[in-house]
Amino acid sequence: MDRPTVHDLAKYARVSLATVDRVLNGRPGVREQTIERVQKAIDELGYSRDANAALLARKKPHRFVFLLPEARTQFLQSLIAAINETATTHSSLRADIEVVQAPMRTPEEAAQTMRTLDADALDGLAIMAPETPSIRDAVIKLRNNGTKVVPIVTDLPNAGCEHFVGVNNIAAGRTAALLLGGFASGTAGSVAVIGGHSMSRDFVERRLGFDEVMQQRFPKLQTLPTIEGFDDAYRVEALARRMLMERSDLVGIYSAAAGTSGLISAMRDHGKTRPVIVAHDSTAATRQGLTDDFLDAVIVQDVGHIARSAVRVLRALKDGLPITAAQERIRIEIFTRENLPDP
Amino acid sequence: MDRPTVHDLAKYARVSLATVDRVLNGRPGVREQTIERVQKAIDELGYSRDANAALLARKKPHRFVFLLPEARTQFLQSLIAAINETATTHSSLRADIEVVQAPMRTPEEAAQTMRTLDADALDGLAIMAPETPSIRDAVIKLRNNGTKVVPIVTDLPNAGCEHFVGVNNIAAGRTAALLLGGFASGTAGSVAVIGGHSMSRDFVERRLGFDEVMQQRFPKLQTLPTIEGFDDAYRVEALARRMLMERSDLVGIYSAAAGTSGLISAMRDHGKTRPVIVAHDSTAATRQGLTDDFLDAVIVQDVGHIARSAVRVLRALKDGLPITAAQERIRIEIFTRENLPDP
DNA sequence: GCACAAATGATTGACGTACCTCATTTTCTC
DNA sequence: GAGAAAATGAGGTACGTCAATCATTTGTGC
Repeated sequence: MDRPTVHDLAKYARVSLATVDRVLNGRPGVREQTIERVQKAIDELGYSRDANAALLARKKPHRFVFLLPEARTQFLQSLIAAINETATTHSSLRADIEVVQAPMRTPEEAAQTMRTLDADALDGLAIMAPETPSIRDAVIKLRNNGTKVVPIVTDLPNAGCEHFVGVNNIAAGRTAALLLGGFASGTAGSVAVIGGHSMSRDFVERRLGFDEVMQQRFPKLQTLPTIEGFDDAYRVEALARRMLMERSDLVGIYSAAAGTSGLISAMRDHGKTRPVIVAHDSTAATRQGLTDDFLDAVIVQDVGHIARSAVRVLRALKDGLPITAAQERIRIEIFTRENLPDP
Repeated sequence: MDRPTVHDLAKYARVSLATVDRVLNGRPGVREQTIERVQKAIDELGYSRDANAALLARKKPHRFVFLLPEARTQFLQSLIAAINETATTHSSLRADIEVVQAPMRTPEEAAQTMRTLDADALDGLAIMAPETPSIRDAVIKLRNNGTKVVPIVTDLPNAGCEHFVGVNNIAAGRTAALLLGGFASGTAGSVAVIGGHSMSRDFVERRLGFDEVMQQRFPKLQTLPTIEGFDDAYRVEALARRMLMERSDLVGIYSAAAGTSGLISAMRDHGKTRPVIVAHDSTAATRQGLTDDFLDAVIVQDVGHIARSAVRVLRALKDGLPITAAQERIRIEIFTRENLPDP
């Protein structure tokens, strides 16, 4: 009734331990036919590698890189902090974890950055990057080289990766609409949406979900075209000030990307009753914004969970371990003034 | 720079491996003074046991029991399913996990139930139980016997347990109020609260948080006294029907305990525009209720996370491993018609 | 059937801890 | 200070896998 071991596999497949090892670890020098025999044993005995023993026995630690855009948003900073924390507390995972921030504004920069990663020494890459052809191609190339790749935060659906570590941004946008529309209390008026870059996939998805629910459920509210803040607080602030001046019928603002601190600054000088505001990501600014009643709700993705999940998934992919889908699903949380957690 | 091992400890403390082992595993036959020497080495070298190696080397698996009340609510059933799933997929944790459902209505029953657990063979207990003196005493007794105890779902704050695995129910209640009040769109009227047992700690906490936000933020809404549904769908249905007849000013219902399926049944026959309804826990009934537009929002605690977290925490406590607080925090999720996840 | 390569077998030593036995030293008791 | 008891040391085996070496068998082309 115990878990089968490599010994059981060897016996069942009538090969030696060495051969089982060669098959399991993809080493060369085994006939196709023998591989199949071992594979059959694996399937029929229900063998799965003992992760603990494997970890113990491995000589070289895995080398994982987190590749992040160079922007200095607060979200990125907290994500980096979470990755570093994971790297230290999960030292038992025998993984060397490195954070690389690199320019990825233009496709050329991105491709250049990706080339600097030497694929041979790299076991896994967690990448947060816009979905451009050059990035996609670089990812595919890395994957062909044996490096496991996991998109984090923003998905790269066409790069063929096994798993994405991040929230469902369409659902996040829907939730934002629901909160914003609900809190706007049935009044008619217009709703502004502040985005980052128009090509940023996660923003596009949020907007998609947002519009869907706004149309279906809150037809009295008119959603305005996206204001592009380029994830820059100063720019967002300037745009927000102008908008507050120009539009008197504004009942809601959805800050769907970075730069919410700029929006809050603009609101501080805004005397009248403010519109309902829903924003993203837990940062010092958004938390303070909630406390000071400049924001109504913040939709949060737990950066700690993202970091831990990415490492777990990369390791599982590299070592051929199963992934517990439910555990790796990144959930969104809703923070309000009333339920801000302690830390 | 590598992690220190037991050998390093032995060298540093100038004792033998055997002594280090005795100290680490709490075996008898070591002078107080020597224990301190080893402890000092542990602290100064920053030693922490390699969880993987420990798991590998252990002969007997840990024996963990989940003790749950006997009630047959849908929440309990999904919790049990999640526990069983954890037990099978995490077989590498070498833990024998057993679910025991036992009557715990009265203090006598509860005490009786707790006595049936033989403490010697039990390494850890995850317990979901009301906070009665007899339960608390039984838990303390078990803990003195060396068994690690983790309250799950409902906390037992006076039993001295190191950790609680469950959501912050005050925050959950606050969130419920926020959603309900927000969606009620500024209309005045009364809000009903359906609870389980008045002594159930989690319900009391939810109610506390709920009232707090209702008073502060939605003064136009009048919160009615709790209706006790005793977690029984039929009872809830009957009570709900009567309430819907009697109160014409009802603008919201907060279903804060089990039995929401009864409430939904009552709503199905309720012709007029229905009040805003916020409920708890993802069950077939609540999911269907959302889809069919009988519920506006459901506050969900992920039973899978609870089960996994409880096992991880019990193991960490038993083996003297650190607990990653952020990872073990159980979050609440908000499901609405628009963002129901796939499964 | 020979030479040669490819495939497979046999075996071994880590990895860090648990757990056991037996010998030896230290400490306590009277 | 003798004897008993307690404390400590020394050492080994096991867990399941990785990773390597070297020996042996099998298959292939000629």
